[in-house]
Amino acid sequence: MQVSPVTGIDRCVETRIDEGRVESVAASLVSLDEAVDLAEMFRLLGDPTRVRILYALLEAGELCVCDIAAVVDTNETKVSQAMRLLRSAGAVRNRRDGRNVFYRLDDAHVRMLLDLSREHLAHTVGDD
Amino acid sequence: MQVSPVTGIDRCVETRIDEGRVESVAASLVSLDEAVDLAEMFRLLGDPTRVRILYALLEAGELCVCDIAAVVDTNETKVSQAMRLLRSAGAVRNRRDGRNVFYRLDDAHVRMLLDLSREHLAHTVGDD
DNA sequence: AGTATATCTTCACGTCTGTGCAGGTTTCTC
DNA sequence: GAGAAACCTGCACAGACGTGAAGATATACT
Repeated sequence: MQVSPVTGIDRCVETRIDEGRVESVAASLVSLDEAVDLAEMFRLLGDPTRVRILYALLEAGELCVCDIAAVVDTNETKVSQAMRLLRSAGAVRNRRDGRNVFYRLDDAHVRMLLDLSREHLAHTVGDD
Repeated sequence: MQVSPVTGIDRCVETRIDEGRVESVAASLVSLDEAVDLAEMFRLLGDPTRVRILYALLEAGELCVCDIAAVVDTNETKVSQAMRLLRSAGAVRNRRDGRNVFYRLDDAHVRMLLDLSREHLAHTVGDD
């Protein structure tokens, strides 16, 4: 990599393919803060267990930890830890009823992403 | 956590809140393989730098590494590594033109997720 | 009060990930 | 061919992450 003698950082020296377009795109680009928030949300969905849990909730509406573990075919510890993450991120909401704690989706954006991605799965033949 | 004396695994012993619904939801749940694929895709978007890069490409259509680094305000190494990940995952496609390598989005699903998420950003006032 | 069930938390461990640095490759220009 | 520019790769390392074990808490039932 080449370090610019001008700026001192490893970036193309000063030639831009299209300086105007670079500025234009940079101006309309999502801010770093927005990107961090978005990435955080996508990261929630970046784990198979969490994805399945969320799809189970999308389908069932509301499920207790016990049943989530059964549906997703995993243990309660995994579910509990996943729920803590999802809860603190605002993706799900919980409600206690006796010994059971019921979870449900609580984020329209997450719900939308799941919904559309499931459709995408259905339309995908087998190419990946 | 309580280990079931029957099954030996740490799961609610045998009482289900609703056995029928559990089976029903489990039957229509995305498979583990599908969940792994989906999670892998979401994981691509689970990093602020990659998110911004992808949005830059969504906006610009095509950009060289040099300009991507300028737009996203980062160094070429980061961009290169990010592009390798995105490329091997099939999210972007590259084209060489002289000294420059141009990248563009190459995945309809990713494009859709980005598009809808940007709309979501626009509609979000400030609550997160 | 005592026990069992459901859920949560803490801790520790192995692995994955993002990052910077240094060097390598390809292409263009002189 | 020499040098510069754009891009890529390998390495090392700190930090984050997913996981399981063990114990704690909360609620129900007798």
